[in-house]
Amino acid sequence: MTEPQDAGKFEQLRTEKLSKIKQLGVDPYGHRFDNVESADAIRKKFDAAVQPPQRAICAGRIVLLRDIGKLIFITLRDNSGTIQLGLSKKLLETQWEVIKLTELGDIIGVEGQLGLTKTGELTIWVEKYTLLTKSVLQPPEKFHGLMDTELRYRQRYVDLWANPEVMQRFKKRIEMISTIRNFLSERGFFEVETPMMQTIAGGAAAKPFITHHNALDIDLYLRIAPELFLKRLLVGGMEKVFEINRNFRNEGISPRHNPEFTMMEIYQAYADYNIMMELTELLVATLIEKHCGNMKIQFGDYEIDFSRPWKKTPYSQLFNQYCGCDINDIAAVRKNAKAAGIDDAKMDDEVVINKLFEEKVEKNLVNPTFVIDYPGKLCPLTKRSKANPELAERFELYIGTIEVANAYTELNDPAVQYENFTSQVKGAGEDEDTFRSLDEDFITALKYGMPPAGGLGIGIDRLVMLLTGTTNIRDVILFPLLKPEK
RNA sequence: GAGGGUGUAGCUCAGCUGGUAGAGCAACGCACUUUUAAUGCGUAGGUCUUGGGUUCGAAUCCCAACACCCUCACCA
Repeated sequence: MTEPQDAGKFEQLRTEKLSKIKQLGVDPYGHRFDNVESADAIRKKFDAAVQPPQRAICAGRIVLLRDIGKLIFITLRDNSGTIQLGLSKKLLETQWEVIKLTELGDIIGVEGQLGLTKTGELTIWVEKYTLLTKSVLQPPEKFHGLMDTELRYRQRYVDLWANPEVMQRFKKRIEMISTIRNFLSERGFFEVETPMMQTIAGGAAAKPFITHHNALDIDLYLRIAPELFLKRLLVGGMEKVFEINRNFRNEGISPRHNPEFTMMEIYQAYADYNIMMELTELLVATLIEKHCGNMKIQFGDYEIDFSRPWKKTPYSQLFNQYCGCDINDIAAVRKNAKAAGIDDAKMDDEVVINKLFEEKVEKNLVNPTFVIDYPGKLCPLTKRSKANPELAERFELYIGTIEVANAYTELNDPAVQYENFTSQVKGAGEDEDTFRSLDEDFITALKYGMPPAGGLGIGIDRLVMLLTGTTNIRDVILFPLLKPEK
């Protein structure tokens, strides 16, 4: 940002005004301002019939200013919306000099009578005027707001007040997360916090960030998933737990990927993936009901219909339907994979199958679809199906072609888990960047005994994207990661 | 990491096949006590992202760097 010594011309002009305000004995950076009512609350309480006229106290930022000489109209924005102020020289004679020095972007507090203008606009006819904060930088253009994507992300503090729809979207995110917490709390789930800094980054196959603890002189990993710690809590006797917090993955950035993202994981003892499916559907339906008001949401080119019940389709059925071959006919699968441009030479059968699935099937899953019963070998932390041991009791929920939730009946056999881990660790050579290691203490925990359980993970950012019709993850994260300037 | 696009005044944007920089808003000055993106008149505002090159001449053409956006890859 511009430093005071080489301040831009606009900043200089504003700073001069600031000095004049000081010379008039007014503090341009005010103090506490009590009994503030929100613009929205003032609108709601207003009744033109009441005599004497109602009064109101309001504070906020000046976003529009119409100076008509001895009368100034200001549009003031606070967290709830906007309200018009009328400042007349007659009512504010003693403060008029200071008032004439305030401008767009300043933060002020006012008190006065409520009334309507002759065009019917609710207006606070200001009698007491308090400058709360002088702004010494030019605000963005009043009509278009701040459009430059880079500036919007780098200076979100401007984006938030210059573009009301941005504030609206983030408020929606905040409210949705609050609804999720209440929903789970009502059902007896404990919210817990598990380590973000881990000595072994487990619970997923992803590239971690590495950091260093000086006093202990050890490397630590920022977590890629909380899963293994939450399951330790099941061992400890917490039967229903969840965590909403950040995961970190040292991978590519895209409209659907930010290096740090908010993950929710839920674990319920004595449950299975069917129970997690019901929970997922009910939770998302609750969010839509409370915050969207319509079961149909436009997301990019898709119109998503969230009407219940949602489809539940086995993985193999979708595979056969869209991949042009039977999932069990490996020769045909490999042939179709090659045709789709997948280099299958070094891959196991299951990996080829999954690549082809991602390539051919995902783009068809627009309305909410639970893809159920995954090939067992793709799921090292999942319990196999009783009916068919080749399959894992796992589902992924797809909405608008993107994966929103991943859940399974948790594997609680320490011997099988150990075997899955060791074969996974062996495969590490194929992709050296991807972190795989054996969490021995987790195996120890399983040996003490973890109750059978259902587990569920939901990417909160992506869920918010879908429910707010936002196609770029950066528009639902307040401060997305950008490269530093220069 | 690969490919494509963008970068011009504080902000939002024009600027044609190369001829020396434009508008609206904001700012500054004047007028105005019921405006709604207030209005009218006037003024000022630029290392055209950065660095090279081609050319008599570059915002414009070429090369490179930087940042952002999009697509793909890794992944959620």
